[in-house]
Amino acid sequence: MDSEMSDIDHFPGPESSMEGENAPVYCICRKPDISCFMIGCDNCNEWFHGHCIDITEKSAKAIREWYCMRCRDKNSSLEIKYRSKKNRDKEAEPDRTERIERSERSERSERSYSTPSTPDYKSERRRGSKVKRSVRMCGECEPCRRTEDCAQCDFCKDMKKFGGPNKIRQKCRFRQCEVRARKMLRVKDEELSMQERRDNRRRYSEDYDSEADLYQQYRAAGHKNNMAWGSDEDDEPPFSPVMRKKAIKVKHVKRREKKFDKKKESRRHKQKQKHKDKTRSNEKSELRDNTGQRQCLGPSCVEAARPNSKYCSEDCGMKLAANRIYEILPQRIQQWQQSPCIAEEHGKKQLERIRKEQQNARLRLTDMERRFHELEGIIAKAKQQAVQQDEEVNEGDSEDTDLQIFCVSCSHPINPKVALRHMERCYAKYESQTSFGSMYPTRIEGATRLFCDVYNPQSKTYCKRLQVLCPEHSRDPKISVDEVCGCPLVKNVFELTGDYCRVPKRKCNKHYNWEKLRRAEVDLERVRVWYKLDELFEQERNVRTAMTNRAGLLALMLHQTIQHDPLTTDLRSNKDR
DNA sequence: TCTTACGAAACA
DNA sequence: TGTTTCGTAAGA
Repeated sequence: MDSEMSDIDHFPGPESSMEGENAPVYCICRKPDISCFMIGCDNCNEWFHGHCIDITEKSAKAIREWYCMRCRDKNSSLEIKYRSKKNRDKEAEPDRTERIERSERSERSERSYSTPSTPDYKSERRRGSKVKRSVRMCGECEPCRRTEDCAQCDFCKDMKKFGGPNKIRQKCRFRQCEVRARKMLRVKDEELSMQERRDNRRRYSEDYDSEADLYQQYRAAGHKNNMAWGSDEDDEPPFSPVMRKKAIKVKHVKRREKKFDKKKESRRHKQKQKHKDKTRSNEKSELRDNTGQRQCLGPSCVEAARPNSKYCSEDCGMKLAANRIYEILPQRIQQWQQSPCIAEEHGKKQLERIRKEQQNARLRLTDMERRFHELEGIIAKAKQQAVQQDEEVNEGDSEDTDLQIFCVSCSHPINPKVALRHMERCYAKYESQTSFGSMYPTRIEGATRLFCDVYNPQSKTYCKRLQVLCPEHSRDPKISVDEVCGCPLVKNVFELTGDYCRVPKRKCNKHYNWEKLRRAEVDLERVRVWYKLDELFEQERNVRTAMTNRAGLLALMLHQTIQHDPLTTDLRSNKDR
């Protein structure tokens, strides 16, 4: 950089800076100020303050190539080139956009602070590079060109796609820019050795590409670059903290400015995508030999792979897969058997709980069936009772005829005497206006009279109301004149007296439809128990499936549990032995 | 000074 | 709407 600076030593102005004696200075004014709009010379790569050379940010947008006065004096063929008006908006080419971004200057400063690599920064402005350059990507180095994550470094392992917790949230170390990424984010030694180990196992790896080699390559390239950048730069001390702070501040400005340049960015993105595709195809072609063919990955196969395949035949692919299983599976099974599986223990406990609940539910169901038959017995007995005409009169007299209540369905005022009868009919009227069905008929073995289950061909559904309560598909039987009410009488609400209501059924308002309500009560409870049993069955199935799938071939091949603490390696065996 | 964790912008 | 990755605060 200093050498370059000396090239423009005819520019007037102070060489020293306010922030630090060694901070790089720019422009004809030789000041380190980078917080304003700047433009870079496409020949010497020097940066100039817009206000010093009388170019505004707006006017710079029209410039396609810009050369400083000194370069133009030296080489008369260098001319400032402008965009045609037509293309100006369309072609907001990334190169120039970046060139005029003041934030880039801040980046330059920051980079100079961390790594003395400014010349490369200049070279990164070469036209034709399609890799997107950003604050942390020069777009030129190997890591920047890399498109795939190594899946081995700590950053990759943190990623969700590799099953990580997504806590670190950093780009693959092998993709951290050699120039602009922070040093601590780049490849660590452990990662490198890991890659080498992986390298050794490459016969088992389908998508083998030597990460370590790549790393070496890019390290070598970086080193080469460093040499080319010149020792002047290497010796240049970093910026002062104040300068660094400033640089970071300006970088923030860039982020905000980016919003305005979204259009331009999308263009850059497209270019990046193109480059990605290009790089990918390049990477692929690297695996091929001189004739453009690559070797089949099948075990000890020397044939050429088929086009768009890694193998010469399906057989080779299967052989490799089988080899993998033979190689990996026994270890995995051994590992699996060595360490206790918490999930398996939980599963067993859950099964035990489910079985207990199922037992309870079955007991309850038996109880409900017993009650069902008991009720039918009571109803049959009640029907045999003889009618007593005088009781009807007594009952009628005891009611308070002035009192009025309101129907819960239609909200009309009704006489309490006929309230039950009215509300029952009202409910039936409204209920029969709607349907309540399912596509499937009920299939519960051993259960009698639960759901209505009448098929509706229009809606192609089966009615799912309780059979005894369905006003849509069943009508209350006609009551004959001599039929007795027969409701079992009680005292203190629950205590059975052993006696039955002997009022004629037609006239008994007190026990209107008592059989229906009692039956519904029992049936509803039976349905609940069946639901419970169904739910428990489903739970059991899920737990069993999970237990069966656990440690299956696929699971064992794909996942591995690593015991980090040797003391707790085999808890079960400690207990059992 | 380095590491970890996380909000949030950018991107797919 | 989910993923990637940047910047940065907080803690070691």
